[in-house]
Amino acid sequence: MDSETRNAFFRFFNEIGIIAQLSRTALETRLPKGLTLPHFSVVNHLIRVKDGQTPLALASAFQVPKTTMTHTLNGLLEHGFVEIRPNPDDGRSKTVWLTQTGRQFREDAIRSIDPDIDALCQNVPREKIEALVPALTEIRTFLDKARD
Amino acid sequence: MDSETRNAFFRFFNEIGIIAQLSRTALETRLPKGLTLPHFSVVNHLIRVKDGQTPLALASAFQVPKTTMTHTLNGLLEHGFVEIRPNPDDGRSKTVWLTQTGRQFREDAIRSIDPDIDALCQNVPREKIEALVPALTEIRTFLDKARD
DNA sequence: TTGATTTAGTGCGATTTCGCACTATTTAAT
DNA sequence: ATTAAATAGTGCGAAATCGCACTAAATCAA
Repeated sequence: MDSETRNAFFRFFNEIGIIAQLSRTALETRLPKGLTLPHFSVVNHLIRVKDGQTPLALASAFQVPKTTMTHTLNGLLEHGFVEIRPNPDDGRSKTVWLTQTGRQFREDAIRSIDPDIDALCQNVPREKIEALVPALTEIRTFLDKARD
Repeated sequence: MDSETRNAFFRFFNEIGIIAQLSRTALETRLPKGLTLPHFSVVNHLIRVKDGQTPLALASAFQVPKTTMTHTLNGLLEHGFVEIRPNPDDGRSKTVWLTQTGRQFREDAIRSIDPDIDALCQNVPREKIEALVPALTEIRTFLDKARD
């Protein structure tokens, strides 16, 4: 492996890491204090996909360890954004349901982030962003498979 | 802001976040226990760019708060990977220098990651990666500017 | 059926991240 | 020269992340 190839990959992952960090911070400054990107992401996911999912399904959707998801869900519970009910199909398991408060949180969050997305959109048009996603998905999928 | 545009950006940042997470974990499983991506990144940066930089310069190169960099540098110090000397130009400041042990750590780390990069390279050619970087840099630069 | 194995979720502890407040030093202003 | 403001770095505490070990329930094997 020649060092220029290696550096190309390093540069790529470095940009990825910094964007993840900056975008996370940017979002969190808009959220009510004490709420984080994972809180928002999970609520958003429950709306976009479907609520009633199990904690494990959520953990694997976000590629985090299940202990991390437990922690995030506890935060959402404390804020009254979700309810947790037993899983009728599996006594070991639970299901996660949005409350009205949780839906409202998501509405408010989106409303306060939209201007930032607009600003970004002005500088980097949506088409450019969309053009990147397939390659990113491909890389993510590879990394996910390679994990063992 | 229509919701499809918003979703396009969400999808993008979501992929970014997951790739950051997976690539970090992938790297860290190759590092000696107790060493993390930031440890490796800082040592690598000191070699690629130049050692003798100040902690603040490193913090801003990696876009992390200076307290975070202090913590990372303490870890590197404990492992004997860097030395910290006063900054002759500024009595408040310090400079960070690689030791031979630190350089060796970097050599070993790279040797153990190279196979993973190779595997990735087989699936996603270098050219494809390189093609993404300019757009990512543009986005990173915007996010960095927008931070205030 | 019964016993072994796998799986979902959590408690706990170690580490990372990072905001806030503080000290020491430098720079700027008059 | 003196004083005010800005800057570099750290100590501390709160929260996030996550590995390990555990319980309870489901699945598999014979």
